[in-house]
Amino acid sequence: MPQNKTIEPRPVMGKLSVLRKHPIFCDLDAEAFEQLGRYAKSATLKRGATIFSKGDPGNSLIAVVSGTVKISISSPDGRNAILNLIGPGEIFGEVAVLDGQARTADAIANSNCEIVVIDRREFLPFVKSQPALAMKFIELLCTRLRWTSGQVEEVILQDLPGRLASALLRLTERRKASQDSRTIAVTQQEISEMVGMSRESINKQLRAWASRNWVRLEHGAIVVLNAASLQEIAGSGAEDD
Amino acid sequence: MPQNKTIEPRPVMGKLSVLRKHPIFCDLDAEAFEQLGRYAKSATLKRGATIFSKGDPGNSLIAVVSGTVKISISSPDGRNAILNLIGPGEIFGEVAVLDGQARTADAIANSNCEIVVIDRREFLPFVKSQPALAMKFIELLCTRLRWTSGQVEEVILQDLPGRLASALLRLTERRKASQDSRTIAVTQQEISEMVGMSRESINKQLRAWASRNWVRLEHGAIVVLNAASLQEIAGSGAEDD
DNA sequence: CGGCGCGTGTGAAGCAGATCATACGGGTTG
DNA sequence: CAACCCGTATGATCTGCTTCACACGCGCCG
Repeated sequence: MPQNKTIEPRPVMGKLSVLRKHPIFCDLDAEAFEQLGRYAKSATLKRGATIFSKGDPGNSLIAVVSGTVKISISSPDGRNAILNLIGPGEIFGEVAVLDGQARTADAIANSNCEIVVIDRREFLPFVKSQPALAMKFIELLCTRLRWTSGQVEEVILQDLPGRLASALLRLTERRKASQDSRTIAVTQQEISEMVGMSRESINKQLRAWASRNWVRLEHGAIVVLNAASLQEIAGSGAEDD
Repeated sequence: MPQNKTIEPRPVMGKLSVLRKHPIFCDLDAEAFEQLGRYAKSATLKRGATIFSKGDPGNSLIAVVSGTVKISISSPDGRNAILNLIGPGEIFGEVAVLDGQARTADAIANSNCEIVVIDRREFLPFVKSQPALAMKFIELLCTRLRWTSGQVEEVILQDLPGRLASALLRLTERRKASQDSRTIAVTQQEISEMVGMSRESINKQLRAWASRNWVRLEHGAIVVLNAASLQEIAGSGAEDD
């Protein structure tokens, strides 16, 4: 990794390696991938920057190089819900790109971010020219659909402890690939918006678990110590404190 | 439409016309469609019959010819949630067929049904041989994803009146294609499971609206009289009775 | 280094919706 | 036609979660 204080020698190349590793693109042959690279533009964002908003035309597919992006929606009365957090190496915004409809949620940089943007107009013909790629997208969409269905299930059937446990487990799962598993760098406020319950309630539940050593609370982070117990609570309408 | 009391002269043919009209298959050329027809088997189900259960391997894509199918999940403690109702001319079960994973929900005949079943083993190679078909499935999956995301949004951000209004509007929307719009043939119990709230609460809200002539309640059905007002309540955290 | 903003921690009070109990009509089935 | 089941209707109570109100520690920045 070269420094990025100076002007980068290979502006997009380094960032494309992230794309290269993504399940969607990893099987592309070198030539096709190079073509893809020509469509890509990179950008740097400050925390809080809006990438797109609900209702915008969906003109681009975005890949996260570093940092995390928050996919969320907000209601007129100020409440808002986090649907997903997108980390390095992941992509988002594919639905609007693929079907040409408006975006269904907001995307906001949750930390300083580097992203790679691929324009729909160039990308869509590219996908059609690569049948294998279409199948990959089908798989991606299926995965998303399973995830989202799971959320509906959770929100409708489970109570606060169940939902919170599920959310924590999902977040650790996600980070499994990276180095320090079990430590989740999110604020309680963020978790409350992911789970759809008030920050205070989340805090109380977390403290209850902390006193049992199921989790440890740090400033701006949560460490899962006893995943098994959480699993049990997440799995069913189980008994709890 | 011939009678179906006697043995049908063309067992699958008549039912395939339903497939033929579906957006996914309508653009297939005659030859390909005929091939598809050879993969299809039809079946008749009694109300309450299980088509598949959560966790089953996803071996088939199903199209509904007549009747409606309920896609639902249930928690160990007896509560259950209806994720979707599939009516005549619609298909379901595509996620498990496309990605080969287990089913994420149960499918149960909500009335006596005729269905057409297409086996994954034959269907998947067929899809791969028809690039246009893959794109159609991408569109279908995108639509599903938008729908499901909308559900998450609704469940997290809206209260009972909002969710109920949204559900009613969605159901009338769905029936727009068929003859008698505005009359929704569902029990209040079913609606409560779609919305994720208790039957009693649903009933009270519906009666409140009935007294304003926004809806009319019949036995096993609800008639939407004032869609505009419901739209307003569904659209935002609006005021209400 | 003192202030200010953000993330956290806690209790009191209020409320939306769940649960419980009970009743009634209509349709079907022995 | 009587018994029963299902769907609807409605009030009383109960409760999980929200809201509000406030306090504390930490890190950042003028």
